Amino acid sequence: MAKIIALADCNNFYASCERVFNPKLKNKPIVVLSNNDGIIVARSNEAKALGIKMGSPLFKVQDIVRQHKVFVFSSNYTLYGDMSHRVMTALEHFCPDVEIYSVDECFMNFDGIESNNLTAYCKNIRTNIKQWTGIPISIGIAKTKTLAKIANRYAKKNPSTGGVLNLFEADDLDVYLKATAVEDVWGVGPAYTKFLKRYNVLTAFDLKNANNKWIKKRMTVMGLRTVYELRGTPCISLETAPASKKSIVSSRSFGRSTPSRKDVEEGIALFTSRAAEKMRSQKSAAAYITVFLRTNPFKEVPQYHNGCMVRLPVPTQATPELLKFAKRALDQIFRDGFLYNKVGVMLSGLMPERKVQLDFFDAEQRQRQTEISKVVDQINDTYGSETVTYAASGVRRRWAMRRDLKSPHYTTSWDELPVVSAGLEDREQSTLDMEHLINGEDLDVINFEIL
DNA sequence: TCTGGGGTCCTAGGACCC
DNA sequence: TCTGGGGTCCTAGGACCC
Repeated sequence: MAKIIALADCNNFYASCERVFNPKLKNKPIVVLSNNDGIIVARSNEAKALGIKMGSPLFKVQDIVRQHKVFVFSSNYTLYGDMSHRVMTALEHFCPDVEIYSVDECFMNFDGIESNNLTAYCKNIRTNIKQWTGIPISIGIAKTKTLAKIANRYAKKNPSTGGVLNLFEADDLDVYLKATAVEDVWGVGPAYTKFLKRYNVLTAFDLKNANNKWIKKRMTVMGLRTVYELRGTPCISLETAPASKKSIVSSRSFGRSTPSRKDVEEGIALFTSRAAEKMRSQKSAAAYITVFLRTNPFKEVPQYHNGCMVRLPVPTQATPELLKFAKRALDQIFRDGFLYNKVGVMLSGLMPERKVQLDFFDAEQRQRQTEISKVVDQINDTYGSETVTYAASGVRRRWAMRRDLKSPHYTTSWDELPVVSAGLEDREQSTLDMEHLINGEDLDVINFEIL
């Protein structure tokens, strides 16, 4: 029997998160920016309708922003992470067998869900998630992940669906495939779109009917998998147990470009310790460390992009040792006379810490360094990140992010919790709104002020 | 003035071995 | 003059995802 796969996807996730705690934003255009307030990474429907494109730098749409009073936010990843966790936990209540695919999406295995009307079941999920978390979601149901993506996309774009589209055993599946442009198929990016269009493969339906051999030759087995999935044969399985990462990157653009070796060294040291911390939290050790740096490709300045990978003598988890090799790698590639805009560190060849072969002679010191690193992790976990840092990462924070427009940490900081307004003049309204909340009618109308 | 960050998988080709 | 063939491992680069 065919599997029943659903994809639940939060609508305009970051923008919706901002809206949950600020009802004034209802029906207003909102955009959320990347690190350093650089590019637009999320838009509310109203902002999309104004023609603001994903990925466009803020300064390029400044006119539209001013003219239409678009609300602009720096990214507040702490808030989004917490909201994501709330949504996922709520979804697990309806379907225990889930794969959290990204911060705002999850695949669900509906096998064994007792329901003779999946569409109604999903509409109910949707209502509940909105009520419990304030986040609107859409749900697509199909036989494969790729088709569930298509169903979800259609549901999101067409309000008449009520936010849910069931394409599992749908007689008119091809109608939806014909209505889906090939570039909107999961797994088809810009390069393949260009190629496919050249051969008049324009829609998901065309791709579904393409020749297997041709697809495999030109788009590798990955492309062929996509084609099978469009035909309803599952090739991409549900991964309900989160796999540990095979590589970990920490990198950042400088708020302002710098020619200074010291700045670059400190950045590298900071990113090395951050990456190492992530790595230890998944109990892995790294076999390689890569350091990379680059100038600003958008500026007309002398360009220099380079990276250097170093194989570690023994896979390690110890930050001091990683710092030493990061420095060594940087020495290989650093050149004076360039304005550096971005630097980063990648740890790769990750393996479970238990598998590491210890070198007899230096095992003791490495062991000690690892233990010290883990103690530092614990302190930072308890007292806040970067309570204890390594001297090599400096204290000047030249690379500190610009986030001038950040919203409060509504859900994760006691000092920034929203406060329900209890002023006399508002009391009647507040009470009314609290009843709405309790009845689950509409979270957005709660009338509170941020103090 | 201002253009993100963090991942995965596949393949071709070179190095190396027998 | 004639210059194998098969296997494995590694890496760089290209494609994709959010």
